[in-house]
Amino acid sequence: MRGRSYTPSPPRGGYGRRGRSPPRGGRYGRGDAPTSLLVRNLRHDCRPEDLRRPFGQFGPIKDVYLPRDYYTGDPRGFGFVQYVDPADAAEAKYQMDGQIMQGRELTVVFAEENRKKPTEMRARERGGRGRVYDRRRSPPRSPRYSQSPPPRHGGSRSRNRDYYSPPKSRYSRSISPREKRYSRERSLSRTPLQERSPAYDGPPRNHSGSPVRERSPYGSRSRSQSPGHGQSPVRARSRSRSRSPYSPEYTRKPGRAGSPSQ
DNA sequence: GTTGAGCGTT
Repeated sequence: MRGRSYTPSPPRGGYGRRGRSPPRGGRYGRGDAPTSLLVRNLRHDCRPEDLRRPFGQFGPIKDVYLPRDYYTGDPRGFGFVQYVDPADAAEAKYQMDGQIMQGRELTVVFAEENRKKPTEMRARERGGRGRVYDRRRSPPRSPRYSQSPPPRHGGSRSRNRDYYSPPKSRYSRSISPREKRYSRERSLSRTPLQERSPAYDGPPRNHSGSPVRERSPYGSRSRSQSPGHGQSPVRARSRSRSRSPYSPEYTRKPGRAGSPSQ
């Protein structure tokens, strides 16, 4: 409040990390310099590019990622910038820490933990640590998502591309009850006994049980969408799924017996 | 070859 825009929260010999010891002495002590920076206090409408540009001045950036809430899809206000060279990361941290971006003072620190994989996140939810939503009863899905889940993974993702999938409200394809039933019938017809995962209703998924696959927003591969046909990904999936991956005949060694002809 | 549901979000 002195009007002095000095470091609001000076690390003072290192972030306490909630009373925890400084950056794990074992993670990177000497040879393993951190290359990932955690940028805090980002605007919620900040995009990876917005970070890339200013941060790219210090060196080649390997990756930029802005995590967001899985359920609500809202940005969490921080992001990661990973450099190729740790020296660049250090420089960037030093230079960018405290910089004003879009009217907000950035806090740049070294990322401590390694990336968390989806599986880990899931495990974490179970543990009851962190933001665990009672999705069993009332998932706090944001109004943005009318009903479709955010699982958008799948598709060509470049390692060097900024990852940010703007919530698209296009997943929901409101299938007519009739169509739905039809679909189910087909399903039953093909697979009388559907083994569904019990006791695990992972993230919000499609009712068909198949994670909505979204292609890259850029790579709109020709999806063979025949006009006139009610393109229903469910149908396609169903068909695909119905095919038993293990065919007794196909399991045979594709050598000599490859000839279907007797 | 890896992971996009990444820790520090208010």
